[in-house]
Amino acid sequence: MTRFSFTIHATSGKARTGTIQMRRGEIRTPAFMPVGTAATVKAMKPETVRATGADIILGNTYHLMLRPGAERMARLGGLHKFMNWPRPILTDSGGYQVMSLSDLRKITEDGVTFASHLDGSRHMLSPERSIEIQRLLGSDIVMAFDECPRADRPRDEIARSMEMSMRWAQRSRDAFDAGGDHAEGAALFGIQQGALDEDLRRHSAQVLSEIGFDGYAIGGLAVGEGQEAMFATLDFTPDQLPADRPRYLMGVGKPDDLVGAVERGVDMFDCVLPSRSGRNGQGFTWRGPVNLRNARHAEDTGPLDERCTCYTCANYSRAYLHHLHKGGEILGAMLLTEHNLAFYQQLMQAMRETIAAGTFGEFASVFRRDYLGR
RNA sequence: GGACAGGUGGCCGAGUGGUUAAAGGCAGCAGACUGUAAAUCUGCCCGUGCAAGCGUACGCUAGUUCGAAUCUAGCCCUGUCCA
Repeated sequence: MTRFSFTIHATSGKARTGTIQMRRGEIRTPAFMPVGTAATVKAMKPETVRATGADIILGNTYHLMLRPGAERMARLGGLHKFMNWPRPILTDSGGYQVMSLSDLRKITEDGVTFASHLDGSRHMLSPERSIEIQRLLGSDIVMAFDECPRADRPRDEIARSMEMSMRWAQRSRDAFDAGGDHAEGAALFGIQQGALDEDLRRHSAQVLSEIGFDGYAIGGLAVGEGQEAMFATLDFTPDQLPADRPRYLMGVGKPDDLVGAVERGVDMFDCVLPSRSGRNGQGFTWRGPVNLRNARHAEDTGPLDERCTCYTCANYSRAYLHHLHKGGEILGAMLLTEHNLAFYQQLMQAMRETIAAGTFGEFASVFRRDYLGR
């Protein structure tokens, strides 16, 4: 059994490139992880996701416990077998749903009670139950159960929420360790909170470091604070976390967010944006985002992105993508999601290569010039 | 030829005297989306104008009325049925 390990190969400023070794395969960092909430990266076959260059994908505790159910998933042989993705899977703990489904839940020290968004039935997530569900799913990277508050909450509320998330982090650690053979080869990540506040973030990082995790996530960002505030926070948060462990910025982001975060020392990302945008008509290119529904693409025979090496760009015109998205055709969602995921992976690959080559700073400035048009 | 039913903004379709530049849907034109309640959501959508406003508008024409998409008459057109 390959134990979880993280090796840094090269650095450029604060940016790092390395490899995470795991029982189901390796993860090249900086890494982008496509989101497969409900045991599917929407509109994609697993082999297509892999073909875009993904080493690892996400699954979601909350959504999978409701459907098909954690115990059923275990009886079916686990998430990897169920969805035909043999490589590493990171499972979010359900902490994000504490925020996104805020109208449907109640928080106590013990945990969170949800009214299912599907049928109203009541379900409970605690650190212990979240870890148990992630074990039943067969997760490779298990996330501690946390509360992800919106950035615009008052500081005292952020502080209290963070303190509770830290107590939950300890309970997550204990529950994970008590899981016995599951701990063989699987990893547990803690999640730092504290919103935009440097002191709260430092305290959170210290607590997590003392507990000890295989990797450290930065939570509670990209929740409405804006890129400038997020970058200002990322100017100090990665440095507060152990340097020899992967740093994972949860839920981020846009291509320019990724470049800016890697510059500040982040190693891992996940985001629904490339897949959701693929369904909603937005394509990402080296020259910025493009809305394929716009009339100006109706007779554009060129590819979505001239530099992109993906299947979609190799075979289809902007005019065709425009046509498919205007008509609500399923293939439009498939082709554009595939492109977006491939574009994100090409961006990560370019960052890994230029960090290794010592030219990352130049890459980042050229990227911003082209992508942001300035 | 006759009997019914009907003609509303690009399309479908509400509206049967004033609060109607006219519901709603579609199409169209833009925008948003960040650990997925999202193949979703938001805005605009007669012309002109920054706006107040002005000008046009509910098949056509003529009426009734303080006021008509809404009532009356004639005409034109469409659908269904009968000859």
